[in-house]
Amino acid sequence: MSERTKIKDIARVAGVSTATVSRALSDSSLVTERTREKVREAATRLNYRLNVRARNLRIQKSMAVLLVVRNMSNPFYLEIFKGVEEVARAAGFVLLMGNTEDDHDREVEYFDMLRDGQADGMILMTGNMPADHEIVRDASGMTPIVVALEAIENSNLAHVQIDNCAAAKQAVHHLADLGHKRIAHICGPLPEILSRLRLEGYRKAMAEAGLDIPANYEPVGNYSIQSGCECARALFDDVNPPTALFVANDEMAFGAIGELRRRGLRVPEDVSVVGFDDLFISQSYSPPLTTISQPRVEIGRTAMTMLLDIINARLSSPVVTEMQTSLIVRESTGAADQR
Amino acid sequence: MSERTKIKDIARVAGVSTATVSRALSDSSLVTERTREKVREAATRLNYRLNVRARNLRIQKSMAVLLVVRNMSNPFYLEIFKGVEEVARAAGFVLLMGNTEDDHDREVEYFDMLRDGQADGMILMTGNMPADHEIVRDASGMTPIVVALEAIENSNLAHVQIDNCAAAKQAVHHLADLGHKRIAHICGPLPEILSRLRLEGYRKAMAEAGLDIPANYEPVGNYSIQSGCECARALFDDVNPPTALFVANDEMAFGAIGELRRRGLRVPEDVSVVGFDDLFISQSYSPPLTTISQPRVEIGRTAMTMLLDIINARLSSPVVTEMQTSLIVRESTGAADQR
DNA sequence: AATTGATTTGTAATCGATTGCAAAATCTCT
DNA sequence: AGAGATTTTGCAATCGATTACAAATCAATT
Repeated sequence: MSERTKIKDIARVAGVSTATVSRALSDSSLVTERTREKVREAATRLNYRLNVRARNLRIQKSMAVLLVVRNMSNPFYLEIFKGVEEVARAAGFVLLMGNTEDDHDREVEYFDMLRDGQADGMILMTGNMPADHEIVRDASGMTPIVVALEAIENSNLAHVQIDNCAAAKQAVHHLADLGHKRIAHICGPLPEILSRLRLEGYRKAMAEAGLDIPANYEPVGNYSIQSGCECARALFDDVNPPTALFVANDEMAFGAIGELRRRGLRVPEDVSVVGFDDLFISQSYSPPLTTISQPRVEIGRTAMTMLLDIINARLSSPVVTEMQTSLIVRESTGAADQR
Repeated sequence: MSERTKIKDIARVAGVSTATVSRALSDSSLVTERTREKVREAATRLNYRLNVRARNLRIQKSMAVLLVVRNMSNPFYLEIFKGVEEVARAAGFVLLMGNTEDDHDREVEYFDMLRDGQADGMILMTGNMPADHEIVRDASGMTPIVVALEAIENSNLAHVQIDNCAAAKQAVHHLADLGHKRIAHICGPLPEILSRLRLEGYRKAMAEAGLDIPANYEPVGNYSIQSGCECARALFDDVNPPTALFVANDEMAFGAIGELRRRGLRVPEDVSVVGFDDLFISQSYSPPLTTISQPRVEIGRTAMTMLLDIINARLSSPVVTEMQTSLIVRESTGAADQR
């Protein structure tokens, strides 16, 4: 490994001071075109490369943002990653992955990294914050944190979100419009605000459609395929099974459909199913899944853009951005059997 | 924002020099238990936090590894990420995401980051390297790069891989054993070594089973759902359609199954399908997909462990590790129709 | 030619740690 | 008690950039 060229070497070769080199290379207007050229020439000749570590120490930035999720292997995040990555790299930021596994200590760790300057900002997708952390205590709209996907209550942090309640209502109305009367909802875990909002949308839509919600029609899962399976089992083992399901995410919907299949029930002939998320696979599932689509790449882009605005103190933008969802009708829903 | 405490402040408070503070905090054996205690106490009292940037500059490390993929939103990577993350964080390394989109310039960018010390190592999952990059030119088994998933030819870099050819053979033999004679293979893009190996396995197995491969039985896709669809269309539009498909990855298999469904062909009654990868969704697809499973989390762990070995110059480990795959038989394959 | 003002460059401090080397303190042994 | 060996500590350089401030250069004006 050959010796790294540093700014000092260029200074010597170009016959100027290190200050001038630094300025020339960063296109400062303080230096003449002639010197700038001389320095540039020396730099390329010596094959100079900036030492990012040194620079970051001096300018007190790290040019990195933390992307914190609760479970790295959830496919839902993928396209958000992509949107974030796109904007981040365009702005010269690198992406640090954070994975909390819903563990409080890990959450603290990432907040520590932010406080300690290992990252200049954070995109938080865990729906959770260590309430006792100093960053959280004096958080404001100027704190370089953007909460995406999952709202965090009682915080005035910047948010990018969708209207979960309205989207859920739309899904349920779609089923009601198809003539379904017995519509059940497979919930996400209830402490989470996300799940609560979708549940709320379900209830509102049912009320608006003048439909009852039997006691057992709101089984609670945890967003996993497995739990979708179990919730469906509970629903269809009981008396008075539904003819339609609104499921809080696509993965549980897949689980539910699998369970229905095992019981010899056809989708959509016997039971209609609507999911939520529109995973990459949902359109080619069999049957292709009717679901709520979120503009995930766009959510990622927006979140990162907002974060940059905060970091660069361009405060113009609003602190909360709401993204549009849409109901994608595919083949997993059909008219209710008119018996 | 309060002033950050630095090592100097602790030194003052504890009445020692900065050198001693540094040593005490890093548990150097050079300092007495008494002083160490004094320093520790001052540090917690002042709420001291190490400035990682400064430290990294001084020790010439960045405690970061680059995870480079060709397409960030490919769900296949997810569990590998997880395995890598697990080992990396345990060793105190952070994960930098790199996304090349198969763009040469971007690949160069990440190799630059490695050379410039923005990362101490790299896990490469693109199957590609910028051949003209200085790091590549003098790469050896000691270069802190571990190639995972996709082999790179003519390089003596460390690899973690599976035996694609053998796994493909196993898949095809499974179909042959079920009595299928007309078995087609939907390939991945052929410049890639991965695709070529799986194709080779298919051909070998067909030869071993004494089966012919008609001219049109090796359509080429690009690993996307869409292309699986198209390949299936081509196969079944033609005369002499197959009764079984070995598809080079699960996503294309989903696409193919979707297309079969649209044509009124049932899986597995009319056509058997075997995939490759065992995505999280494959087990609950309808029908649950027979496929080759790779130990993805384990691949990630192994890759990161090897990388750490290289970084820490613990050269003991072998440069190439081969991981075991297994055929998971589910419901997308069945006995051939005996007509 | 001298003065003033505007540009351009250089000197040296700084970011906040780590560490080689020398000095000081402690311990061992006669 | 004193010499020598050993253990602890401190001084100051270093990592490689950026930047405040001072100095030098240049241009314009009288």
